[in-house]
Amino acid sequence: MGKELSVKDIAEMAGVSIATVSRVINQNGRFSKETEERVKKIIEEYDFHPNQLARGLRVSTVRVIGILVPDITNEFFAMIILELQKILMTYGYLTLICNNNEDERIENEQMDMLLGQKVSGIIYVGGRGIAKIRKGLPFVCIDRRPVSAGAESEVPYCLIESDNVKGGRLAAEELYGRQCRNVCVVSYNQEISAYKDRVEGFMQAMRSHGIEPMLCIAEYMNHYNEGENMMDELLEENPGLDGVFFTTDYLALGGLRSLARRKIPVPGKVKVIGYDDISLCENVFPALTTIRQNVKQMAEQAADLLISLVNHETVSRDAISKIDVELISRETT
Amino acid sequence: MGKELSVKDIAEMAGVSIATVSRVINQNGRFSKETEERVKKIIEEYDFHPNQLARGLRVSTVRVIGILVPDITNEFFAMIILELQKILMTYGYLTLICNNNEDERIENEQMDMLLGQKVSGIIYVGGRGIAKIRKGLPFVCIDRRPVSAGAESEVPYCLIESDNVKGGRLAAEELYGRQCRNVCVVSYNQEISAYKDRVEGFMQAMRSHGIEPMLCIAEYMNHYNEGENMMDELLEENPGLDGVFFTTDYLALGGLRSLARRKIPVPGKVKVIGYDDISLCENVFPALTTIRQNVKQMAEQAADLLISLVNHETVSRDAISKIDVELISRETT
DNA sequence: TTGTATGCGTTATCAT
DNA sequence: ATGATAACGCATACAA
Repeated sequence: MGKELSVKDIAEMAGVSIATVSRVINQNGRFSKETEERVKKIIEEYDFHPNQLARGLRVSTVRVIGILVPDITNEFFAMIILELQKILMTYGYLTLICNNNEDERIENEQMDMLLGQKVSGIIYVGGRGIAKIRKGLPFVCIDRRPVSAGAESEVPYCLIESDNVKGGRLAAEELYGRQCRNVCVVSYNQEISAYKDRVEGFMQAMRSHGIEPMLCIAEYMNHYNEGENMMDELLEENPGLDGVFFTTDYLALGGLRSLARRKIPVPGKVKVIGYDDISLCENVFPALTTIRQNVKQMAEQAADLLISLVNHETVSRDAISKIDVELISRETT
Repeated sequence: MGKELSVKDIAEMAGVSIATVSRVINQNGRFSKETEERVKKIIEEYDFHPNQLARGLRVSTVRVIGILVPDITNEFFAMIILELQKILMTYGYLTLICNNNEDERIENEQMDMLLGQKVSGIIYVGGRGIAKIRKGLPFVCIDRRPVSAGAESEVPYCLIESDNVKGGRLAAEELYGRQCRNVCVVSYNQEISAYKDRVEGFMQAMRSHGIEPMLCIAEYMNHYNEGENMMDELLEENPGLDGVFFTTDYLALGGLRSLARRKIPVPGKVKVIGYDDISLCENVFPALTTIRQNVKQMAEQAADLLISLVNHETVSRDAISKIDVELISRETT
């Protein structure tokens, strides 16, 4: 391995001081065009990469963003992370991705490690409770409104989320428009803001048409056989059922399996709508109608916001809007 | 935010020197039970976390493992990463996950950033070519045999992979055993070792039964509509087709959609087998028969191996075995 | 425009 | 068993 190169070595080879090298690397301070060229050439030639730890120690933060997420295996979260990483990379930041299966103990542990690494900021994707967020550390949430452990106002954070109420409404209108009159919502834990909002929007819209949907709550996220089981129960209890809105694609896919197994025509007899628009949706038969969340836009806003925070720019709350959603009409309605 | 705590502060409060604090934190050197207790208590009380950057600067590496992966959105890779992270976490390591869509430029860039961060080691999941691996940096590959840019022998690496030849063979035997005689394999880029091996195993086994399968190559990974398109073509060119082996579940799921759309009975008329056993498999109808890769074991071996490398333990090549695979028989065969 | 010198928070060596 | 101190590689205030 030999000795690793340092700015000192570069400085020597370029015949300048380390200060100058540092200046051209960070493009601040002043230096002549010629010295810049010379230094840059040497850096290039020797494939030198400044030690980020030393830099971080000096400036007390490092160009790394921590990302907390409940389940990377969930395609919706994976898509968000993918986009986040792309964008942050263009800003010159690496991402430290941490999984925690909604396990608060693990989450705290990861948060500690992140703090130990002196990350520049943290993005909290789909998180439920903010364990301990350090004041002053740039922090933005995506997808869910966390419930702070202490007093509500003590934990300020920025939130990027979809317009879930609208999503629910869109689903309701689609179902109603396609003549469904005996409908049901199946969702997850209603303490999670995203799901609560979707259900709320759906309920509101249906009620405005004089329909009172049934509400079923699944227990675990991402166990789509839950969708299948719920659908089974629903079908047996309510033979007249003609439409169901699942607040997650995974759930809906499970429901579809139940329907297919029973050879119940979709959308002929019952129509179904999912939420998220993961890649599976258009690759099952029949292809799943769903509410698409604008993942790209969510990630973009979150990343930009975080970087602004990192750079101590004042961020106007107006810049933070609810991201629009759209209905993707496919074969199940 | 105030001033961040440092060992110095802890030392003062505990009435000892910083050296002692460092010693109890790292549990090396000698110190009395009493001072240990006292220091630990203060650390606990003030929720102190040593600055990992300073530590990293000093010991010239940091407790972070870099993970390179082509597509985090692919559930198979996501599962591996999830497991890796779990295990590495128990060793006290964080993971720096980097996506690169098989884009060598991005990959190099990420590698540079990783090196700048002085990560302890790198795990390369599903990588194709090793751009520039530093000699001496612990490095292990999962899933695919990378093709080194330079001379083969110059780039030594450890590889953890499934027994893909066996997987292909299992698929062939299942199909043959269920009376398929007119079969086809659809795979991806045959320059990727994992896919090549699967096809090879399948071909061998089929040929041993006197059958010569057709081979179709899809262009992009994870675009499952490719599976659908291929299946469409296949069905039109070869009406007698009675079995197909897709070297990836995503592909197979697409194929299933084509079959369902055409109302061709599965497994009645044609049988299909996938590869990986992602969670979708048992949640579509009919549920997909597939070859399950032992993700947990792969991740475990890779992580253990890497940590051994990091700790400069001599690792016996015997410990590195091909991970066994198994056929999960469901409803498509 | 460029160089010198200090300090960031830690670990490790050498004393005591 | 414990303490003082140098060094890690960089950014920056200050000097030139």
